[in-house]
Amino acid sequence: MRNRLPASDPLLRLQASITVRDDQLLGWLYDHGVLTTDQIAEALFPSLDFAQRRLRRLTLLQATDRFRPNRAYGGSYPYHYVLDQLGYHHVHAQRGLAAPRRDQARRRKQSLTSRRDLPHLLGANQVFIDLAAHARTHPHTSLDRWQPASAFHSPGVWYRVGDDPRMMSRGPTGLPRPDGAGVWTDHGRTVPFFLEYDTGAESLDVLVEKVGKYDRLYSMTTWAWPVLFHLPSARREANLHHRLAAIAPEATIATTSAELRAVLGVSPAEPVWQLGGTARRLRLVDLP
DNA sequence: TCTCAAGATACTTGCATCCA
DNA sequence: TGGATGCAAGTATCTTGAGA
Repeated sequence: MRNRLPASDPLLRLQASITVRDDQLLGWLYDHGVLTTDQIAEALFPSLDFAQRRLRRLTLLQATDRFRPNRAYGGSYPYHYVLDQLGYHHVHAQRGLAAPRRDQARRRKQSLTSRRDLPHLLGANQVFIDLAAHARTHPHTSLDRWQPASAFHSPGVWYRVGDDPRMMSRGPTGLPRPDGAGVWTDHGRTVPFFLEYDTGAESLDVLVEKVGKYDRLYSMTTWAWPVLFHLPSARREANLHHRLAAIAPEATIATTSAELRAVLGVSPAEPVWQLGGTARRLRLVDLP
C-alpha cells in the first residue's frame, strides 16, 4: 500500500504517488527526451485510455510536461511528453545523482521542442518502444537495456578492456554515432545491438559512410555488435544492400524497413532483419 | 473577406467492474 | 476502500470548404 498522507511539498507528494511503472517512464524520459502518448501507452500500459489518465496525473504532479504539435492539414499530433522539473529531481534521487539545475527541465524542453530532427528522435525511440511493447505481451522476452544516442558522444566511450589504449582518449570523430543501442533477450538468448534509424532524408552515400565507421570501430576494438539499419522503404533497403555488396563490410549489418513491418504488422523482435547476401529474414535474437 | 459547419485527431470524463 | 481497467460519450482545437 502506498503512502496516501497529503504532502504539502510537491516533491513529497510526487514520491508518495509514484509507481514502479512511473519510475520506468520517468527514467526513459530522462534518457531519451520525448515520447508520445501512443508510444508510452504501447510500451507500458494495457490500454491507451488508462495511459492517458496516468499521464495526466503525472503532469498535474509536475513530474512530466507535454506539448502538442498541430498537423499541417488539420487536427493535431498526440501529446509529446517530456520530463518536468520534479521529474528530474525524482530521477536524480533514484540514481543517486546531485540535485538537477533549477532550470534543467526548462532548458531540455526548449531544446526538444525546437529541434528540427524531432521526427527522427521519435522514430528511433519507436523501435525500442516496439521492443518494449513486444516484451510486455510476450513472456520470456525483455528489453534489458536501452541506451540513447547521447551515450556514445563522449571521448573514450568506445574503449573496453583489451582495446588499443589510444581509444581511451579518442572522441567519436571517425567513429560511429548510433541513434541508440540495446540488449534484447528472448527465451534466455541475448543479443546486443546498435540502431541506425533512417528517415530517408540522407543520401545512401551517408549510410555507406556510417557503415565504414562501424568497420573502423570493429577493426580497432573488440566491439562486434550487429548494427540494425531501420529504413523507411523496401526500395531504399534493397538499394542499400546493393551498395554494401560492393564494399563487403566487416561489421554485421542487418536491415529492415518500416514498409515491411507495416505490411506484416510485426515488432522488430520478429523475423524482419535481413543480412547482406541472404534473402531470409531473421529474428532480432537470431542475429550473429 | 468573413462566417460557420464539417471533418480530423486526440484528450477528458463518467460510469461500471474487478481485485487485493 | 482505492487502484486498475474498459467502454462510451463528450470536449477541444485545428484546417478546409462552401456560401453570403
